[in-house]
Amino acid sequence: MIIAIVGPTGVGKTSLSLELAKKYKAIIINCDAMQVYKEMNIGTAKIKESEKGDIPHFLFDIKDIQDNYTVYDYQKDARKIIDLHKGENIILVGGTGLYLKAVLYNYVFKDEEENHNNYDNLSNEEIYKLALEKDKNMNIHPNNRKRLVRFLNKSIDKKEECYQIYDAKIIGLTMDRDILYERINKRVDEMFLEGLEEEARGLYNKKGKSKALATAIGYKELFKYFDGEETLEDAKELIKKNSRHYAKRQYTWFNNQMSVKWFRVNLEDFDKTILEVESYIDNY
RNA sequence: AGGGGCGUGGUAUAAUGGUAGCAUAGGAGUCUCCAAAACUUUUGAUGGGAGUUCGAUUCUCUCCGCCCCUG
Repeated sequence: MIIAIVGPTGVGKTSLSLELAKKYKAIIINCDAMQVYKEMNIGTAKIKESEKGDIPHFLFDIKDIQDNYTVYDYQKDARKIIDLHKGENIILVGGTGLYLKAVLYNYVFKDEEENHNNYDNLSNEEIYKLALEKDKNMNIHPNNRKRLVRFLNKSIDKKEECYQIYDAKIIGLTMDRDILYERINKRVDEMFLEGLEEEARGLYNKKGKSKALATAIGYKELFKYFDGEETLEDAKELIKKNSRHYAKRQYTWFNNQMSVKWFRVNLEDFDKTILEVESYIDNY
């Protein structure tokens, strides 16, 4: 049986994953784009070693922060583990919707072509025209340069039906938006108390350029502060804001890309939420 | 209490006697490899009242609220 736990950042996915893993003697596979990286611990709200107990955890801390890791890599890694543990109970936890979908659905990626062209010398409009020449039905917005470049570099684009390969119960955790936002803000403050600034500064000084650091919320915002261009307060506010925006996009994704069974988190008594989820898993 | 100043979306601001602009926050959405990314879209405001005027958010008066100075 495969169970996926999804939802916005800060709802309590990790806690639920531990409880379910205990109950169903399951292994846990990370499904978060940033928690695959070593050394990024506080800012990604990664589970601590001490919390793992004897539950096997996979795909946490498998990459150095200067490494490049993509959906394609994740798809291969996660499927390998799932196939190795066929017959066992498997829990996928994490907020990166695309990663989960790439694993569970029939997403086909190709190895990167050598002749990757960034079209740096062309304007957005020119790239847009090229893309239209390639396929009239292409419907990427002219301003979405990243997607257009991606599209032009793809050799074939087979529009296949989207269907699920692995049968998984997708459990979503949710709560009122205002409450979630408050929790996110509070959690950022807690991260700083736990030493986020030191963690980020250490990585910043040591590793210089890193794609992971440059995109990870909780790290990238601190760079300007380290360079003396911004105050710590500004950086903190920015982290909170980006986290909220991220949470919002996660909702949009999970609501519209996958069929999720949503559970409203019981804020007074999380055990009740756990029981609800377990009863759903046992009965459906 | 006296003198002065200021009230514009949730917040920060712009402008004007003639459709109230911008940013940000908030909402919705797109989605096959930078995805904690990229992109699209949208709600919402001139403190209350009266006057001058064809027309007031703008000018005048008044009330209310906030700030500064003096005592």
